Amino acid sequence: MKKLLSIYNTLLENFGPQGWWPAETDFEVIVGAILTQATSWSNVEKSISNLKKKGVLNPKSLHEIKAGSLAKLIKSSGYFNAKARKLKCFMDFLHCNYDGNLSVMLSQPKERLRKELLEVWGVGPETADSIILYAAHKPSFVVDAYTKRIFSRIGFLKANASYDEVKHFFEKNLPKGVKFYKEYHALVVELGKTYCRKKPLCKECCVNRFCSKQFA
DNA sequence: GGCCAGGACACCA
DNA sequence: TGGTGTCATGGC
Repeated sequence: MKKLLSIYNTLLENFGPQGWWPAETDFEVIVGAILTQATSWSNVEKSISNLKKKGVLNPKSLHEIKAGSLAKLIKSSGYFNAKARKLKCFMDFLHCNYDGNLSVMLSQPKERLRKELLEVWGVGPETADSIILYAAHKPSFVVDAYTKRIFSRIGFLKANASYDEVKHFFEKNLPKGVKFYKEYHALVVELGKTYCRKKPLCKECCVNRFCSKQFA
């Protein structure tokens, strides 16, 4: 669909390249993807910083650290007990299935990796796709709350569309590409943060001209 | 002081 | 299968 490409170009013109994911390593991407669940990135940054200072932002240390100690380090991310448990579940998965070798895990075929990640407690579809796209660098479009909210409001999607329906819609109507998917998702998030939280789309929002209906 | 954030899960009807 | 409650800190 040409409109999806036009929106991408509009967002790129307005916000510039986002260069996601903001992380130094693929492992950091995965930890960040879990920590940022329903949480603003600024809160996650503090947790990431704490983990780095403690020297535990690596597969071996994070596997060994106790959940209670981990929870204290990631307190700023909110839901810290639940997220500590999620991180520990992922680490158990990594060590049981790949002997702690992240490179081997990330080199698995995309479909297999996605299926395995979705079986890990605490990893849902958005987190799994974020890991596949930004850590494994394989083309898997990431759908988040902003994506659903914005594209349903401008009339491209049903308001109650499922995650997989939305994902399929984008992957079917956009050229496949890792760099392109990475940038598209990042730009949608930037648009969402700027113009489209839980309020209606502002009329100054740059995608308003693509709307099938008028917004106040 | 209230609202919201780059979700996921458990439980219930 | 869909709706609702829970997890919780920090910025505005």
